Amino acid sequence: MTQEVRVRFAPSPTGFLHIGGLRTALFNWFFARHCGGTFILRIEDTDRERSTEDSIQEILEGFRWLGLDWDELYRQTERQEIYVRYAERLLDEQKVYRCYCTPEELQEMRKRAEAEKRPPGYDGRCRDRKEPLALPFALRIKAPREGSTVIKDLLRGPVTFENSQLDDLIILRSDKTPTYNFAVVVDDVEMRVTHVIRGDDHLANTPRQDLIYRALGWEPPEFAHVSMILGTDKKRLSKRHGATSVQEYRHLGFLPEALINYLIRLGWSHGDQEIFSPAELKKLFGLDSVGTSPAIFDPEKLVWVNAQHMNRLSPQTLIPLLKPFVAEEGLKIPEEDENHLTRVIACLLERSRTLKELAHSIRYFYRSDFGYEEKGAKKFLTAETRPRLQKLRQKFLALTEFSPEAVHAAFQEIVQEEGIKLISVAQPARLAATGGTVSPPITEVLSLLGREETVNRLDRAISHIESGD
RNA sequence: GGCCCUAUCGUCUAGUGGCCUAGGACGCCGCCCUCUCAAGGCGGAAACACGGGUUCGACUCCCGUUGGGGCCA
Repeated sequence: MTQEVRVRFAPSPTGFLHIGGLRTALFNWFFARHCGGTFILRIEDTDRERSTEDSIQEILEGFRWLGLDWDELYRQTERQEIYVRYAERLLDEQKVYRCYCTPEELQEMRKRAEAEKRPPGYDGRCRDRKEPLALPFALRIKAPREGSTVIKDLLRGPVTFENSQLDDLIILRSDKTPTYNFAVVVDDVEMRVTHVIRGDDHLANTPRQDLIYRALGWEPPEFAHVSMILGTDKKRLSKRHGATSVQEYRHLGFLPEALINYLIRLGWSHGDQEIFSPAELKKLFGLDSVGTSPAIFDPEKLVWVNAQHMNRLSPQTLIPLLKPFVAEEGLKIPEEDENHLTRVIACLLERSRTLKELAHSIRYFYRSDFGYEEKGAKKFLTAETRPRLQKLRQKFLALTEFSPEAVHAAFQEIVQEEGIKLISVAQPARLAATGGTVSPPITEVLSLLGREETVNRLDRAISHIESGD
């Protein structure tokens, strides 16, 4: 009795993959995977003016990066004859009719309606024309003028529209291209889509599509209209709110599973849980706990979610992910030294929220040509701290091993001997070793740098002090 | 403008008539830990848009107002 779930995501390849679009893709994909159903990717490229091959590739690339696979892939441009065939069938059945009205006439009609304060829809003047004319024509569907259409929405319950709001909409233009609503319905019918999960910007279109379903003699599928994502000003999310494409977030150093986690939590929840792996989502996601009110996109929380996911990863698995970001920093890390890099990552990881941050914070481990942060140097690289650095240097040279513990012991000795606080030698050392005042525990950092490099950096700092700032 | 959707802390949300003096999370503030920064721990400020009903009882149900979003132009 239970039929197989078939859902689709139908992007227009007129630009990059938008995170709002991704969110509805996610609802579809996880719903399909949860139910063991089929996920269809349908490229709606009928707008040849604005559709580009690059854009299609970027969408597919985005899906691959996110780990979202598809079971079937279609392009509407390859399906033109199907739409024409269905349209002709409807013409034969007299459910649609030829309309010869020119754009000028329609314009005129609209103006008059406006002047008379009537709804601006088509008045149906070609509806009862008996003989075909030798003129270009569009195909219009006969819409009911009375009664109402009830759309059953899985998330919102029944939504009622008055049919008086509908007019005889065009399904096929005079150039034989299908209109949006017609192509969508034909495709959904042909592809046996069982659940249409999409943005609620399509809700008001649904009665028109319902009309087409009925004309075609099909029961409409289940609908679930998901609310949209807004920017912080409660306006529709757009470029001026910052990054809006999946590609951008990838380059900003976000993990695919973090982006997925954050986006799907916008409008969906599972008790108090915040962090979900894709595998968990497959298990838990359901339409029953999807909300209906619009959500505001909060980049801050995305960053936090990303940090959570990053810290669930081992340093080893992070290495390949980090590669492009390390390259962007202009760093060269010796290939053979993976074990060392693993340790470096381990201590930097909990201080980084994105791959980009992590790659950036790694830099002083692999290059020593940094300058000193001005304020820090003024405070910690002074005549007073110079002898401490020198003493540190001596002690380091005397150590039998350069482990964090040994380095720490050396620091402690100085603290004892000088009667100072650890911070008054740790910070100067930090400046010397990293150029800044912030880093993982200095003993860890120095040990990772190695004795030779540490001594070199101490020397450089000492001569920096001697050169008189 | 007409129609449709929607309304719990600044934000994401839990809540499905009594469990709510409304819970969690991000962010913010304070304290602890501490060589810096994080992470972590503890604590704090912070919300049921408004007005009517329904009910013994409403955050929860109904109506309206207002705000926000969308579609059609």
